[in-house]
Amino acid sequence: MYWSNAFIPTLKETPKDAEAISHKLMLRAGLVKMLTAGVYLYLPLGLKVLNNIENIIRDEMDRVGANEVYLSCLQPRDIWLKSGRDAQMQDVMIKFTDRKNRELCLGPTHEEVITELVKSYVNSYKQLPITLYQIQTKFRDETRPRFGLIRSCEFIMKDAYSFDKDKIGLEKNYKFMYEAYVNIFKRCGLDVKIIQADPGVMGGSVSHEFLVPAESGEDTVEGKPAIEIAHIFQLGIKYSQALGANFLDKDGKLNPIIMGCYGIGVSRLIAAIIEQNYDDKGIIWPREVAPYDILITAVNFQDDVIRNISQKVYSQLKDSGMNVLIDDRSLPAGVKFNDAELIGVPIIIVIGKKTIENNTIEIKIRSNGKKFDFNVGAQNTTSLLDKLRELKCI
RNA sequence: CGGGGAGUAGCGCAGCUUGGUAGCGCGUUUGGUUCGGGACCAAAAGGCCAUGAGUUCGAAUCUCAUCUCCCCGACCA
Repeated sequence: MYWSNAFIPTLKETPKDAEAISHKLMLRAGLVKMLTAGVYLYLPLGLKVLNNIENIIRDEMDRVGANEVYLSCLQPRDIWLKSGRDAQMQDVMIKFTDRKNRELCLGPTHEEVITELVKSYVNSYKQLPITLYQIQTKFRDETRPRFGLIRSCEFIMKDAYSFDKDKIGLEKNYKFMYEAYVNIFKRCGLDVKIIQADPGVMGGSVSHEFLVPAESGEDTVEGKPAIEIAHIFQLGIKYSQALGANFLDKDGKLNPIIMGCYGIGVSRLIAAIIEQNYDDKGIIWPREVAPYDILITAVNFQDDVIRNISQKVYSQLKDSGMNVLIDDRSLPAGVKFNDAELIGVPIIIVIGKKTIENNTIEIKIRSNGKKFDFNVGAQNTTSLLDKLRELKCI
């Protein structure tokens, strides 16, 4: 992608509405835009990061045999009355009626819907276990949305649900999911603390919370504020019993399906990753979630030599499968360097004066600021790709 | 929902105490010089001063009400 064609509206100054560091950087780097309190629009860079996170999640879910589904945002109120959570959830639920006077809500969570779904297809122990998950928008009428994506009224969650015929099966699935979560957060570049938690309104017995220590956190671990990015629960039979999701066991007896549920705050993860990966210049994306693998900063793109080499390096990297952004804008070098550091692409390749003088391009590592010169002359037999591999940046 | 702060150009802000019809920096447009860390010169565009009702000859400025945003608390799968 050529930056001159890209929609990356970076800001020099921090909008005054932002307080949390992740919020400030998300606005300045042009990741998101606030529409109204607690409601955000994802701009191209933010969406790319979101998609990368989602794909890491899909990959790890697939590894533990979870099936992706896509349930609805719109839900009928009556399933909430049946589960008994209508009263408990009514403050956060966004409710309304349609023109036929049907009572609906925008789903704040999906235990009820998924239980109805599984109930309608599963009736034998032979169909169990099964695990389903979705990446879906949730709606909650928060009293005080805050800190950008950390607490918003419309947010993206990955919610998984396991269905088992016995407790041993549940424990096994719970363990798989727990390990999948550890992998997901590691790949997202996060340092996570896991604690035993109170199941609260979700019900069930065993529960763990995944917390990311950060200044803008609302929870606490070991005294330090932290952001809750995930919560998993061994639900048991709370929902299956309330909604009548039963199966016939080997002896022909009817039993409620044993459930677990596993949530990750996907949009909140973007904020959490930034909270743990930034410096005074901007964001430092961990490799797997970065919106681009490499940014080519062409200082003075109007210069023929610089432009030719920049375009050559660009197509070479693109052809080898790299996701590359090239800064071809006619702006002072300082602006381009600052933008490069602000948006946090892991590798910055600078092509400029030195390229003309010494036939070298500069490879800068965003995370540690280290710089390496690379000769682009015909006599150099090492490819740029090999050099990047040698530097362990791809 | 309680307490505090704030709404003036795209962004950041000044002006308000002591009313006289709006200004600065950045950004934007045009032309030129620049080109390795937010560069310079010249010209220009852009505002119902959040909204409504008062007070006054006259309101961004004073009064009252409303809306919105931010922070602290309460609440929070």
